[in-house]
Amino acid sequence: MGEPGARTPRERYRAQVREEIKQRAWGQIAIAGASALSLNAIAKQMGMSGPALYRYFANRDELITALVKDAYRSLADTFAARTEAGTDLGGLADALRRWALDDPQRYFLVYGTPVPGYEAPEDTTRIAAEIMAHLLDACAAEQPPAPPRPLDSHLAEYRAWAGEHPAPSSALRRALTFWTRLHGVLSLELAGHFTGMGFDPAELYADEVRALGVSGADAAMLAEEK
Amino acid sequence: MGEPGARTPRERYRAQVREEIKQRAWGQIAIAGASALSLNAIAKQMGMSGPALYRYFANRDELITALVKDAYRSLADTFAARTEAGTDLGGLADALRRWALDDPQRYFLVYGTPVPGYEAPEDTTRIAAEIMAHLLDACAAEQPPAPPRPLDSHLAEYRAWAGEHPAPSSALRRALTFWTRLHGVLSLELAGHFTGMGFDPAELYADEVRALGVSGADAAMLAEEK
DNA sequence: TCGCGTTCGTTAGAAGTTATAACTCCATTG
DNA sequence: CAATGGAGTTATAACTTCTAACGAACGCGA
Repeated sequence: MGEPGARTPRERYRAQVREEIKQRAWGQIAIAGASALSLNAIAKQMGMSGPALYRYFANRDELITALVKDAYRSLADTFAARTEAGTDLGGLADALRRWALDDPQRYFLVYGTPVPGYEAPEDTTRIAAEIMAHLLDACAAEQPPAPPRPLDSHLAEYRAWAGEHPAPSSALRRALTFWTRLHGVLSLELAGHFTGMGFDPAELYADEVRALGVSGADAAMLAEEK
Repeated sequence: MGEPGARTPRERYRAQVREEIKQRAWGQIAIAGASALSLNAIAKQMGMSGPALYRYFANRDELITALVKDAYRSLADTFAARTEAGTDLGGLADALRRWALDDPQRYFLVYGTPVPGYEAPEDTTRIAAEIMAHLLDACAAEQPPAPPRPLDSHLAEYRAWAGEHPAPSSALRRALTFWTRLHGVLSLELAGHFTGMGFDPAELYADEVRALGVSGADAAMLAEEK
């Protein structure tokens, strides 16, 4: 999570303070969203005065960028852990939903409304590729009978982006569809667009996982929830 | 768009200024996103001083809420116009994508990251139901052969929410899936998560429309039935 | 052990924001 | 025509991010 080397005591202290700042920032974001994040309030919470934080983050954007990067890292680690226990697509779907529900604002920090001018730094896109690689592994591992689709031929460059992943084109397409469909259900659920409609979003999510042809998905894979 | 009756010249003037404020607000949002909207900047653009705007909107939130409501209205009208020309689901999918690409920030104002505390006013949820009604009409009109799915039985309350729409359960489910899947592709595209991946988002979108079994699009592409 | 330099945290302050209060002035209305 | 009410104004308070200058403490090298 923190900076790699923490040899000198000063660096150790610095990393610790940086971590606490991010921690408080997450707290604020969970309550009022990322746009309401206040450096001043964080400093006050930590018992020090405003400008002190600028020793640790050059500005507000840099703090938020660090949080975004941590969020990406968190999802990548979650997928990696789930992959350890066997690469099944259903497991990844389950892990994704748990990760999202665990902290909706963290999910939105990664997949939510972007700031028009903002460009993601290179290392976050690398983590994004890492996340997609887990998906591709799982799709390549359990390949259902799937007829070729017109889209497949368009995915040559996409394969290059994914680091020349050796999965077949149909797996590339399936990973992409997995991503977009589950994000569709998840983001609308977390945004509260289903409230009052009277159905269980978990059921809708499970239904989409089934529709993706995940092996063994008919079982109560997601029923264990809550 | 504005207030219904504009009888007295004062009210007409008031509605006109309100409209101009919203117009400038849209301009700012398109450039820097909703979180960067500044009442002061709008006032300066209009050649008047800051607090004058508070005659027209009680606060920043009320202005944004008005914009959200207009955005909902805009989408509902777009769907209504498309429905005039025949209720086909493919047409709605096309209209939705055009509407989203026409102003991405407008799309995100409706379907993007929500502010944790914010509760949508009652009339926006009514417009949301109106939008869904168009979807349900189209789904009920062109009903493909679809096997019942486990989710269908959970949609009783949802039917009530949708104003007791007479569509069969399978149509309800299909409208819901239409919404979540297309939103999944669209929101990721507009957020720029596909940039650099080297495939055409329009193709991915069209592929999902096809997978939904929209008549006219070549069906039977997906192993959806399993 | 003793400096001395790096770094941390401070206060002061500039420039911006939302929002309220009080005041002027004009238009509409009775 | 006069009175009322709405529009726009300035002044002000309480925020925000962020820069600049200063003091003090910490730790590293001699």
